[in-house]
Amino acid sequence: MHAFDRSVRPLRQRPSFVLSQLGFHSDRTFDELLVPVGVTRRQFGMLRVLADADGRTQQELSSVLRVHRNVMVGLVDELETAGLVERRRNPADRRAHAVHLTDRGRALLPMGEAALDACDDRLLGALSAADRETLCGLLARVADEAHLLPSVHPGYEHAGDELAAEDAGGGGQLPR
Amino acid sequence: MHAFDRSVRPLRQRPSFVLSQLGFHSDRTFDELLVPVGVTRRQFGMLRVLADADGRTQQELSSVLRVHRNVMVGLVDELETAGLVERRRNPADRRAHAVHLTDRGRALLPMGEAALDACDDRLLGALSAADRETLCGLLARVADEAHLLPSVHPGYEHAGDELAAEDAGGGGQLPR
DNA sequence: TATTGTTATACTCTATAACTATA
DNA sequence: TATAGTTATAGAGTATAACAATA
Repeated sequence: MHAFDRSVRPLRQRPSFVLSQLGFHSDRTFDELLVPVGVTRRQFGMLRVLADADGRTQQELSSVLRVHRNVMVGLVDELETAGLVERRRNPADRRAHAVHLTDRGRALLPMGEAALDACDDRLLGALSAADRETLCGLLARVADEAHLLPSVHPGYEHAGDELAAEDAGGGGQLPR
Repeated sequence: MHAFDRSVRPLRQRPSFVLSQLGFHSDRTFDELLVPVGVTRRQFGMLRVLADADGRTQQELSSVLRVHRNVMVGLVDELETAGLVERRRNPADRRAHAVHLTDRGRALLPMGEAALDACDDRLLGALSAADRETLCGLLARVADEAHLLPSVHPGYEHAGDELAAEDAGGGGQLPR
């Protein structure tokens, strides 16, 4: 175990540090790739959830994305202003707003996925297909072990208040 | 290439996303482990640089850590208040402040390194030594390819102004 | 005139609480 | 009384510019 001797190891050999660097770099890269799409990372994450769960209330969306309901208000505001979602009244409970994707919002989804593809390619472009798959597998194992929800970004997560622990499976959110 | 088919791949299979998740998680974990040490991540990064470069001016430290000199003022203030560094006047150039580690500051370094060890262990605890080394190698390659400086965290980096591009090698900074 | 360090201002994000309208 | 959504306020963090002392 000579490569892992303790104490003064340079930071490039510290997985914690490199993960932190790469996480930040990944965010920045994806931000950049998302500019031509016209939404932010956070907004895209929200649209991605709605793709699988159209018509949920803001409260339910808060729960899935693990953000505070106060923040959800602003997020829906932004997307509604951009014409990507719309709020509809629920006749059964007129307090609740059902959030629906518009056609424009739905049309935007594949563009965002393409940006994600491009982001993965840009980050892992130097790796062979085999190395890439090895890396993905190891990252997924580490994320599992850390109990990170498969599609919720911890950067948006909100500790306090009312958040029903639940995982949306394939749908998800983007990040920070 | 069946595991990598495009379009609706869940986020857990998106390396960009998982890297972002894990980067955030790593930050949070290290923050936690650093609490008993009594410094923030950023402060520890600074102390780590000083370990290799005691007595540099604030301007030089700004350059190494790639933060703005205005921010460096506050960082040195914090550390000086905590008694971990001290500013000394340079007789040759009385504008410049040489920043020196105090004994207390130096004594704190191994505690921070131990926290880093613990952070790595907590994050990668589930992996075998071999898998761990494989992951570290792949992460380092990706970081190299992204032109991330081996010991500078991009979250602190400052775009504008005067920053002499330089790498401190073993010394470094922590982050965000 | 340029440079080192400092301070002040503004802007973004987020956290908390308080408010309204329904139930 | 509790809940869905909204609004307002305060606090961190950061970016920009302007400033005093020295070169």
